[in-house]
Amino acid sequence: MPEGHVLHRAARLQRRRFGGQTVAAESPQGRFSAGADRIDGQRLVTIDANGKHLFYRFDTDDVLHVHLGLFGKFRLQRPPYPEPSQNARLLLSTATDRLHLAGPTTCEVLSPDEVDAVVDRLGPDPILAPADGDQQMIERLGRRSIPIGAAILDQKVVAGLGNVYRSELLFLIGLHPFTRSSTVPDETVKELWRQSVEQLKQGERSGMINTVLPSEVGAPPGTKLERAERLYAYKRHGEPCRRCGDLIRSADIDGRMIWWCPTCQPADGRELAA
DNA sequence: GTGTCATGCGTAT
DNA sequence: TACGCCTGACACG
Repeated sequence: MPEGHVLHRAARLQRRRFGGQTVAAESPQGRFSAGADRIDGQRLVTIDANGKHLFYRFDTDDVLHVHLGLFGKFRLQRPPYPEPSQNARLLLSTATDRLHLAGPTTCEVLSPDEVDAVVDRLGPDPILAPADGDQQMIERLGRRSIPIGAAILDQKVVAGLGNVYRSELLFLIGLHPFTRSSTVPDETVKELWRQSVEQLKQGERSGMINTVLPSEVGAPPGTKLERAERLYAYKRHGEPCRRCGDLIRSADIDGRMIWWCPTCQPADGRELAA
């Protein structure tokens, strides 16, 4: 269940094992047999991520495009390789490493032009951190009149945020999730971008989402926090805010829950209805 | 064993 | 706004 940091981390770890290698490809499940046949025996040049998308670039110019969706999972395996699960969409193997992919929303072979079309639909990726990322966000948010909590899940606004980061980032910048996107001050959007870059890069390094500072839960700096201590707002409905003690609230936006602290993220009365 | 839910997204209505 | 797709973990009996 991946947000952008997971995909960039996967790209980095997989690149280390498969970059420059000739790979064998098969689709035990059968749903990607034609694509697997196409890349089987080809040399995988590199792997890169943009938002929640992964691109495997072969020296034939074919590009394998993977999007995990809500359920997709990678497993990196070493010999002796276990029996692949029945639902494995794709196995990519060398003599020393195997990538096992199950449950992706997207697994397809694209041309470079088709890859460009996918990337063109994405907003700035905080891990790639383009210098004008904040300006792109300011422009894209200004055109929308929806709750900021909905806007930042839109991958055209910013690419890579998911349901955990949206609650956590809005908490970190003290912004109420139902604030109308077009009324968020530029300075606040810049702070949102800055925090997105910092938090997703940290998540990519650690492999987990941990927005809480150890000092705020009474632990020494550098402590690895327990799972239950790592977040300020996400899935904490009714629990006390780690900063002010007020009770965390939640609401549904377009079918997905969002959590916030009513004191740390105050309403000013102009919010859109929940 | 069964049912529910989840860090996502595209399409139809 | 609703539904479909994809899988695994966990709660419950």
